[in-house]
Amino acid sequence: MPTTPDQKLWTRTRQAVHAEVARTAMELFLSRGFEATTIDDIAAAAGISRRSFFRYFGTKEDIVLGDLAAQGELIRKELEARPADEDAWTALLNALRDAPRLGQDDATMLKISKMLYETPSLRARSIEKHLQWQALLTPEIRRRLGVAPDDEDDLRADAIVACMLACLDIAGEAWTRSNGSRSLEELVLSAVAAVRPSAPDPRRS
Amino acid sequence: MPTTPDQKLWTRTRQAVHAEVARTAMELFLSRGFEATTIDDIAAAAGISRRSFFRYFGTKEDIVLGDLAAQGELIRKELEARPADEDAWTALLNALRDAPRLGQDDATMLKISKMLYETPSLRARSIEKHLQWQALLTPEIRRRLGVAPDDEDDLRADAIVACMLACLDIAGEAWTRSNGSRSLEELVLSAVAAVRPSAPDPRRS
DNA sequence: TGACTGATTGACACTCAGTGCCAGACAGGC
DNA sequence: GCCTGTCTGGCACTGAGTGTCAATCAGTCA
Repeated sequence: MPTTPDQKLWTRTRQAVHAEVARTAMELFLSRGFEATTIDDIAAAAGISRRSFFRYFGTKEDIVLGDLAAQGELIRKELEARPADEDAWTALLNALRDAPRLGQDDATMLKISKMLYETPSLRARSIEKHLQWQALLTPEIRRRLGVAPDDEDDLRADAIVACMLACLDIAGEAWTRSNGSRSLEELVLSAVAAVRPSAPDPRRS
Repeated sequence: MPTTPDQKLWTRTRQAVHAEVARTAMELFLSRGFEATTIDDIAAAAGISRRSFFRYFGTKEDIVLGDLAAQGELIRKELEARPADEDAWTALLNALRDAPRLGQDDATMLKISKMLYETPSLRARSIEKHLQWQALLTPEIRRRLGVAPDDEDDLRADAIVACMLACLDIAGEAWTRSNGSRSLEELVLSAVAAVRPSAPDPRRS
């Protein structure tokens, strides 16, 4: 019956509780707001003790943003798998486009996204996660550009990754402002087009 | 005797106390670390009550980053004053270069900078400030590009400003890693060069 | 000089996030 | 049945940040 076959019972129950707490908490957040929901509320609703909550989530923000860390890893994997003849920008764009999405359907994502832009502490944490993505993706872009991993003087890879993520960010913000009516991918492309050096023979794939 | 001529005594003492508390707090931060310094420590060292501290600074982070908000306004002013025939990138670069610096000498700035990159809560707040800069500078770049201020569809200005600030950020990080040995301006230029679309006849001024 | 106004102050109590510690419950291997 | 390692709830604690209130003090007007 278990989705993930034979694992220690501990591991399975732990994952189940984790998911259940996250689900309960997100319901509370979306109904009464992130800041108005206390950890005690969540723990009570999920039927665990306050102390145990902190054994599953380091902070309240992690409930909302926990997936982002994993998502970064998925993007890195996707980026590594891009063909070697794609330039840095194209590879990044394709990796972002093709990386499997974690999380909910679009309608829920929009609600979460709105909450994120309205809540300073969430916004701050989400940008911290973007910094983690940057640290994750930069080595791969360095490799692609033929820059040594420890070359402190060459900022080209860092700049490209940072700008790509900045474009992703403003595109996400625009997507949220448009209530999800516009295509995120097109928004990202239009943002990148404004800064990307005249594309050197881009592959259309 | 007062530096700022005739103002209400209240205003003058308030500014004096503000500056004194900030100075005292920065000393504590630099000697024993940001997180290891509590608000009670600061209040005690500055000779005011804990409650009064929060009447001068909303958060502990504001002591370190309070200047950044004002700095953003200075950059915006500088940007507005750039000649109309400079393209967006050049105008931004020159505004960042010429805006008057608030804050300490380079050695202290380096210490603060190191502390900033080592302390997650400070890092998060500083990026929030960068977002404020972005909101501040984008309208001016929109104007320069001839984009209507309320045009939600055109992300070009947003993208350029966001990428410029991203470049400033990674340059600042590289500057800090190099212990201030490299020129921040050159680092910014080299980062921007990696992403800026082939400069349309850049003015060298 | 004295009364009034308004901003500032310290003290106290409070909420909430997050951590350390400890004793008990419980699954799994022997 | 015993031992081991993990998870759990409860309790106490720190530290940030807020609301409230009475006392203080600069500035003003009479």
